[in-house]
Amino acid sequence: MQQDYQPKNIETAAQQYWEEQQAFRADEKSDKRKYYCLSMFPYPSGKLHMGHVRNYTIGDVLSRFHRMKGCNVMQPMGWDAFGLPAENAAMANNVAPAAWTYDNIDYMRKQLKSLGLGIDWSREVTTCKPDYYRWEQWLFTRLFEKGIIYKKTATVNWDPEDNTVLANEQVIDGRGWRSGALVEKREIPMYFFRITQYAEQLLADLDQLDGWPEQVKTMQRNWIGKSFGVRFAFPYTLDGKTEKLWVYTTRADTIMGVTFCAIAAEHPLATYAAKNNPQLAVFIEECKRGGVAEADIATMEKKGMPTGISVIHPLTGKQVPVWVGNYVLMGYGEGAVMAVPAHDERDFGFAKKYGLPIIQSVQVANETFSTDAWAEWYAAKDGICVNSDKYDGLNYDQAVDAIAADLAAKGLGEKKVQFRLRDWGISRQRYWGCPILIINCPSCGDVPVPDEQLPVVLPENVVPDGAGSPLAKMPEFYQCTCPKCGGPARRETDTMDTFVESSWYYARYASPDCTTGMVDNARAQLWLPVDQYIGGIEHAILHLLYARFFHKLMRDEGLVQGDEPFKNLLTQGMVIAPTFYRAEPNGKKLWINPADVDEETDAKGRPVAARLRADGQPVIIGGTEKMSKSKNNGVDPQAIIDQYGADTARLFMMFASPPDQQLEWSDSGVEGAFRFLKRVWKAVHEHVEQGVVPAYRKGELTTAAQALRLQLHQTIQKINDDYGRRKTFNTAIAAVMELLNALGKFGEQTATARSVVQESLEAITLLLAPIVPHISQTLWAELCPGSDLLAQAFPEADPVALVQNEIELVIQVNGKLRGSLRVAKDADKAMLEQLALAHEAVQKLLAGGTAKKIVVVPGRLINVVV
RNA sequence: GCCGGGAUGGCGGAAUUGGUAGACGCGCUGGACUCAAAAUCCAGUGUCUGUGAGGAUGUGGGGGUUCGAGUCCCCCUCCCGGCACCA
Repeated sequence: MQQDYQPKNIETAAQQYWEEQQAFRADEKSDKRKYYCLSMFPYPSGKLHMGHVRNYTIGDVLSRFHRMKGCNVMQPMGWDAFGLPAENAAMANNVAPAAWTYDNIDYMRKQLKSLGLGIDWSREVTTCKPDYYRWEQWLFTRLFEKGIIYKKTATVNWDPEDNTVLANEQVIDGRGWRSGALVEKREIPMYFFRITQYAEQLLADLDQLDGWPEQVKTMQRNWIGKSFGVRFAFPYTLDGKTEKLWVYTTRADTIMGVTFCAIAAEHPLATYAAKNNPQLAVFIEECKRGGVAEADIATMEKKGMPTGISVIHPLTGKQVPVWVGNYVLMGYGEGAVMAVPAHDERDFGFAKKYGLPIIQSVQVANETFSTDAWAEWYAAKDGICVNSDKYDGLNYDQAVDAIAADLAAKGLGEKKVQFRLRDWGISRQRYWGCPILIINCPSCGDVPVPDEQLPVVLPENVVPDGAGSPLAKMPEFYQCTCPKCGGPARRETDTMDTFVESSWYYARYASPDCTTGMVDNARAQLWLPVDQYIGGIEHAILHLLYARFFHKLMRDEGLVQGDEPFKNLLTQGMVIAPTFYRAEPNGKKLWINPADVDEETDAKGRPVAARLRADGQPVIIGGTEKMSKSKNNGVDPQAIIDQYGADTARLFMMFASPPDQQLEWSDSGVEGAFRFLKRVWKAVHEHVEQGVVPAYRKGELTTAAQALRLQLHQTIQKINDDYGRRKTFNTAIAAVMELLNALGKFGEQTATARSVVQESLEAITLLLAPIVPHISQTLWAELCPGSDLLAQAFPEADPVALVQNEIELVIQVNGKLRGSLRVAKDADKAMLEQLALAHEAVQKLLAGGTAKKIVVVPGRLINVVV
């Protein structure tokens, strides 16, 4: 056996061996329990980043563990290959998005393979290839015919200089990122998925997801936002015609406190009022400035202007002025809201600012209302109505019932369940995406492309220039004939949101080569649902909600079974790293990569200064933040793999923190991981050099050997729980480290002792195998010549080794640790109380008095209260 | 702004069901080996106090429940994720 641990050689050899053996090919004829382990597929941005390494290592650890537990594992991989970065790269480097994407995929596939992931590469999918997206197009036409897809206008960010729609991330401080022009809101026609039709199911089925983190389910519930309220109208007369201004509220009990209404700038009533009101017209134009991101709208200064129009309060008959408010958005709800300044904080601020009346209509016991300042209780639902005529004295439920009934009697409203969730707009005015399957015919309207013309292939030799959609400039793409009437027609040049591709890839993996349908039903039934899904917490709402929605769409098309796609979900935290910078004369910060910096610490190890290695001059230490290009604090995983090997990179990633928390990058932590692997190697080497022996089965053991076996089997038990239930790999690794430390202190050399050492080293190798598969593969072959680790089962604890006759109990006085006792495992309570009272430290603190109470927690402690 | 998380030694983290706070690793200090260094090995390492045994104190801040709180409840601060066209 090699004396030194040389990761490069053993990793290459192990990877070659796995490939020859086709070790990770998912078996569709197996009678073992299936385990479909899926990590979110990467966007092929160029090269792997640490977040990928973390994500895929977690998935691989779970895959390999379940494989060793006897499962038929399927772990696929693919590419979320459409998207904006390819267009940006295309513009920057004058290269076609397709070529750029395919190059990146080739490079990143090589990188993934060098990580030693147990992936079934025969199932690889690439979403930008026609053999993938043609089925998305096929589903699109089905959904269009069903009415699940429809067209309406929606508001987008418009860059007036580049004449293009901007993504929210391309709007920086209200300006276009390339042109610097002030961004405007613009209404354009778009196709939508009617996801709201599934809102009730998406909400209710969350209860099926026992294997999902509670926080993710909570976020989805809040996002869907089911509310019980009242939709009602304020009538008004305009040009002799009676119209209705509809609003929705969850606080109908405060309806008698309405002092004005606020409408969106795009509301027809606002447009009407602006016709003869130039000031208002200017204000409406001003409201159109800025982007559409909700965070910006919610944090901007609330502004308004009266329209001069009044509507009639449906219950009091009083005049209610209508204002245009920049915080009211068209298309969300009714584009109009009733305003009750006394009981809504936003309305309160607005009323104070513009001197509008504030009328209290709800009172909470023992509180005093004042219009001077807002108080939390004003918005509470546990008060009773006041200043509300016939509704005075009613509580929330009673008031809502009575008011809804009165509105209904007048034909002006009714109770309504509403969702915060909005329909999913999927049209993108971009090139690098899946073409939308519609032909716009001047006489037939929107006609879906017939099946026999699928796929509509996106031309791959195009380089976009950032000004509008390239497809709209390509007659060879958009010129076509109407499938219905045969007349000349124009193909839709918008492409689909890339969230669409990532909403069904998990199902395609079951039968990636299927040429007859989106999925092969039988194979989909074999593999779905995904047993374990792993991905970043940043996908907790959108991606996961869309994928759940798609599963239901496909279920309703008869393509898949079951209501939900992902049985268990693990949301991984981000990878963060320190930042360093220098202030440049123009005030900008020049960010410096951590790899180029040397840190200096004081005597206690606190960082005090840092210097750029290249020039030896100081740099400023910034915060520890998410690895990103903009802060230049990314650490290239390839450099770590090249220097220490994939096993060290994997081990460090799993050891540094539990998977669902942030992971802080640390060079010295990587060295520590490498050091541990060297220690494992050395321990096996020393043992093997003296000859391998059969692992311990039976025989008389010394106390020390017995203790070692106890710890060994406790560790095996713990790690089964850590990998299986808890999914905390950091604690599993720590337990193996402790075991190795104990093994190092165990000096016995008898034949029996050596068989216990053999047993321990075999177990350590198997316990670590899911995390560091290459070194484990090699060490196993040394420990058990002629045997293959791939065929080994995961260790199970030996109940005999776990038996303990004596245990240690902690003695507390008033909850404070004062000593400990070794007692027989089955000592009874009276006996334990007696022993505790007799304890020296307890005697001292009792000082001759008696104990008030004695708490005995079996197996743990005795607390004497004095 | 709204929704969801988080905060424990010098650092990453452990404490799984309210029961020994700081496992394990990093860093640091001392020692062994070495001509020397690296590597490796051994020992120590929350803070304050004490010669010592020990004592006090300690989980972002403030309050509460409990025999007992890092863990449960209330209030606050700061940090992170998401907010519908980044993926």
